[in-house]
Amino acid sequence: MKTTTLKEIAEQLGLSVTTVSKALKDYPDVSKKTKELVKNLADKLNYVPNSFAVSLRMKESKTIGIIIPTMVHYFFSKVIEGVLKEAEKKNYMIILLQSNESYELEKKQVDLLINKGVDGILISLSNKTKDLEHLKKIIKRGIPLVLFDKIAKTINCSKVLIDDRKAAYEAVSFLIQKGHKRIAHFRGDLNPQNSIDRFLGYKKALIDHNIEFDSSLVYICNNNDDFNDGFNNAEKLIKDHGKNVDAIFAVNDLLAIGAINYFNKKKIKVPERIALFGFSNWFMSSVITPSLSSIEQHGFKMGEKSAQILLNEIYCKQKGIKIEHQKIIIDTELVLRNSC
Amino acid sequence: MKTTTLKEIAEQLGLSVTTVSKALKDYPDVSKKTKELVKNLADKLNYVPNSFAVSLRMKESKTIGIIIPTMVHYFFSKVIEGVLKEAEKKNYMIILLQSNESYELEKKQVDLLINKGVDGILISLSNKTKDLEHLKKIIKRGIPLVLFDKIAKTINCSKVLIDDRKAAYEAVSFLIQKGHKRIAHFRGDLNPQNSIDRFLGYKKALIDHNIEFDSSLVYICNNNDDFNDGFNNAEKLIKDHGKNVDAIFAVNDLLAIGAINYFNKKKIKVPERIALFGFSNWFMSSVITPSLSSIEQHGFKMGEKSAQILLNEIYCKQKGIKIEHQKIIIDTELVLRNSC
DNA sequence: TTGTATGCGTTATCAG
DNA sequence: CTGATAACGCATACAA
Repeated sequence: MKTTTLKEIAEQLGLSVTTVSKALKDYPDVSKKTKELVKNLADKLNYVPNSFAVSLRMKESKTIGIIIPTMVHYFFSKVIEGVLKEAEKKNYMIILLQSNESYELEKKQVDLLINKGVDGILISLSNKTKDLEHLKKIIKRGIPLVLFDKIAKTINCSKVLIDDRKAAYEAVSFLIQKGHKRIAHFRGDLNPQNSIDRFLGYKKALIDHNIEFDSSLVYICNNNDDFNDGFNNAEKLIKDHGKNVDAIFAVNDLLAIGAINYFNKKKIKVPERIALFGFSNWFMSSVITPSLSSIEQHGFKMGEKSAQILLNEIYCKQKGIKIEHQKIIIDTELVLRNSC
Repeated sequence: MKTTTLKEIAEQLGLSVTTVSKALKDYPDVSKKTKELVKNLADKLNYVPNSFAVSLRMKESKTIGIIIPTMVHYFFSKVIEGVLKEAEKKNYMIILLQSNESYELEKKQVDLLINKGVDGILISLSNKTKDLEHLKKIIKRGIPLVLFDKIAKTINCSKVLIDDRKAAYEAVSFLIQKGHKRIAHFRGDLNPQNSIDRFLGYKKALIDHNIEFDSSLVYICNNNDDFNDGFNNAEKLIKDHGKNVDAIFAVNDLLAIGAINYFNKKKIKVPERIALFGFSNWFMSSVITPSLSSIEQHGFKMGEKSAQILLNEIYCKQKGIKIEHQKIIIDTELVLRNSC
């Protein structure tokens, strides 16, 4: 089927392209009769505006790009759902890219999005991202940017995140109140801010409760394979510390679930012998045995909010309204289950 | 930062836009010296072609659209990863849409993609989709379309799927060989083809092994909340049949996991008292207790293959090569664990 | 109320 | 080897 253009409608009706264009957009300076004529024919011919032409002319694509580290991930899937919902409301489409926790890819993808002419960009940084030139480039180009969850403190743009430090602090404090004293931490990579903050929250909770911080209880998990990392480090933990450890605070649920699987296999009782606390509250955590206590991170809401802010900044930019960057903290909650 | 155009480069160099354009594309009829000059300046000015103009001119967007029923879903996430990987190789971007198992939304989203001018479309149909006019519209417009996993038999386009009937047959046969005789089926909605096929595979396995098919053992789960559906129907199943049921073949893992959770709660032993078999092999299934036997559906591969076919059809269309629609069956495998 | 002219940034044809 | 010109489809300032 041929796609129809304004020109064709104009010709068939003996009108000018201008009039047709205006008629379809309900300009006040077109007669009712003409409007009707035009609209009817447009309908009949299944006219749809050519989006490339519109974008070229209007300098906007009604498209936003989003880069996340990994797709197969409960939290990020939820975020995307939130973004999708907001975008749909405002008639925006989203282009999805996955950085695979690679800085190189992330950088390349930023370029792709810029070249594509997206109206705005949403990013959750890869764990490996230290150099931030690609983000600065986005800003220099005047493209609205919102960072969410895995952010870079020094970049001057809006951010949507949680208070990782506080959430970690609360989780670890809870473990302490339950009587645990030798609490290990399965932390993430050394680089990402939220990995750092969760570690700091863990440490502060210990100190505030007069428990000595023991760095030998901290295990770095950055092999990009959280389940097995959790499993293996659980083994290592027991080997290293034997009975001298009674809980684990893991930087994410998958790590904790890996550990639980190790303990189940070795008949090490959870939570009696060793308690666990996760982070992110994956659905999975509610159905395993024992169910895992975790921190609800409200991915959907984070996605919604991020998109809202981005869309608003796009709007402001177009209208020439000054943009005030925001930093939104999404609340977290402890979700207590049977693992502690 | 201002975005630079061919015109600007041309002006600064005292050349024509044409020459600049050609130089950047390494046309043979431009002198080496000019090419160098142009390329250097283009580099310096961070020139990137305006994608809207290119799309308008070339009538292609280097973009494909994908519609899936739900985002937060292990299988579909995997599919998307596969699609993303293939698309990236060929320099295509993907626009993601979620139908939320709603026919209305799916239809609307098809329109959006058409209007957006994507070069091709990938769809896994919603459970509610019966009317197929929107798919026909895509085809009528000459836009390459590939259906995957949840397909419509009667639509004339390429398809990538599994042999649902065979996979179900194998799973149920396995249960029978294990000695189970009263095997319930938690099936999906009545409409989707793969729900039907899995049911038929289940039924055929029973009949082929001389086990009477008992329709009261079939439970329809279509509340769009699989975990709870599984949980609730497990309760119902026990209420209805008491000891007179010894296994469940569920149309997907989440349903089976819901049932397992019910059984765990009620201290009904799995697999001793009742065995379970799932479908799709979600990661979750390997970490729950007891771990769930399931059918590996190779989502990543399905995504890769679907994208390959689509991209190829796009290529053929552009080159005027006749397109031969394909129907690819991706192999499945029984993954045996502790639930049976 | 309608139409003319112009430009958005490319690419392609064809002439010089 | 280079460039003028047209065209892709639309939107808008301005003229009639």
